[in-house]
Amino acid sequence: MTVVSLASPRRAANRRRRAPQIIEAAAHVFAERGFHGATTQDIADVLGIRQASLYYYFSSKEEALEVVCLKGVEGFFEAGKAIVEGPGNARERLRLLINSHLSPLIDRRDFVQVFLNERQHLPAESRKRIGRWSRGLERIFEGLIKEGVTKGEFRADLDPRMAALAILGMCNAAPSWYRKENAPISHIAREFARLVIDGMESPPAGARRRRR
Amino acid sequence: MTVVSLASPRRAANRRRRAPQIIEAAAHVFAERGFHGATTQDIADVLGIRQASLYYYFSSKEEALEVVCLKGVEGFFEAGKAIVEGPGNARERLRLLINSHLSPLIDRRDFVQVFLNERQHLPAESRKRIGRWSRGLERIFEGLIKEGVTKGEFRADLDPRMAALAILGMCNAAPSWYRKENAPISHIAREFARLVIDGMESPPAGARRRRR
DNA sequence: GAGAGTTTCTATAGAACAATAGATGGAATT
DNA sequence: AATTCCATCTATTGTTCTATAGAAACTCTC
Repeated sequence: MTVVSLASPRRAANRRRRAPQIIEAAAHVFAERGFHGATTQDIADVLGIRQASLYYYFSSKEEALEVVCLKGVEGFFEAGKAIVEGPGNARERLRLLINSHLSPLIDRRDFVQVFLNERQHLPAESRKRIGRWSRGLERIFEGLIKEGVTKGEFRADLDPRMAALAILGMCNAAPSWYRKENAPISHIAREFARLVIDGMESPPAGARRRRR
Repeated sequence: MTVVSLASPRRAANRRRRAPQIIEAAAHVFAERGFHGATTQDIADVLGIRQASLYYYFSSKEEALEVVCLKGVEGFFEAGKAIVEGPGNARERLRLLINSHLSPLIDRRDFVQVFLNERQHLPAESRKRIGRWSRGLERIFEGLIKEGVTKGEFRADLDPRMAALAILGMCNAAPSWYRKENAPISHIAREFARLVIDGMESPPAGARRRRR
């Protein structure tokens, strides 16, 4: 019987350093070519290692996809929950929520984009797991909007579900164009929030501006 | 030298009948599994024919993708242009534009979804061609919004480009969820239009409702 | 119903790809 | 300096997939 030193500090330390690089390379390639369009060779090329060496870090291409997708959603849900449960009226919290939803697009673009576009190609098991996160996120938006309607901050005839899906849709499209447009994320977030809260229509001439 | 009767009426007629079915099957499979995730065998299975028989109708899988993508955008641009150049104030035309943009999602869902998600996998040449259509569509939205700002219908401090991208983003996300939600397209279109035009905020207590 | 022309089939070549097995070199530990 | 263990490498297997070639079946027209 071979004694394997599972607790070896070296092994853990090295993997901690290298594994994130492997996953980042995978995220980059998956984002660029799609899961099925990307080959493990492409990932290896980014890292400058051999294709077979990747299998020291993951046991299948699909497993790599799941890790990338998880890194693409994790944080969104919890950050959103914290904002919704925090202080401020519904309008203010929605602004924060939109901002917090757009922010990860700067430094974690590849991961987010892979989550958005490629999660459908996960095996049923992990797709379900990932789906829970994203449905949870939908409910965070919807819940906040419902609350705003109940408290009279938002129009009573608003369909909260549609509004939530609309906001998520416009935010989730941002990764695909925000590089070409060179608008800072803060500007995008501010415009988006005003768009859905105040609308585009210019206020009637005599309208008094409400305290914000 | 072989004489080929290119003008044969039968050949043209039969192809006209069958080719659209082939492309529709391709659209369906591409929409479901993605371009690289779909095999020509999958397409053949839908049609109940052999995989190799497909190559009578297209000379490569990529060519099939291009045809599907083209069917996914064609019409959008022209329909949009007609509305923008038509009668009505900017608000009314934007409502119509959103409605016309969402409508094809009912009967041409597969084509639209393939255009949205898979066009990136087209070879450079045709991707460029398709890209022109979609940039044209962006400009249609942006132009109409700019017009609304100029005429004082929309807020002067609105960023028309951001607004256009926001609206396109929320509309383009609809194909991915409108089946699960069972809201009729007309409802979705109405909610979306009100959301971006009037906003979510409930009007100040004493506000007079503007003519619509 | 013969013949021309169209559509689908069988068979297969050839390439690309994911994944496995076992070897190798080198760094850390003793 | 010897040993252990880790990260990467070489070599390869088996599969899957696109695309081609040529035969067969079907359909329409005359």
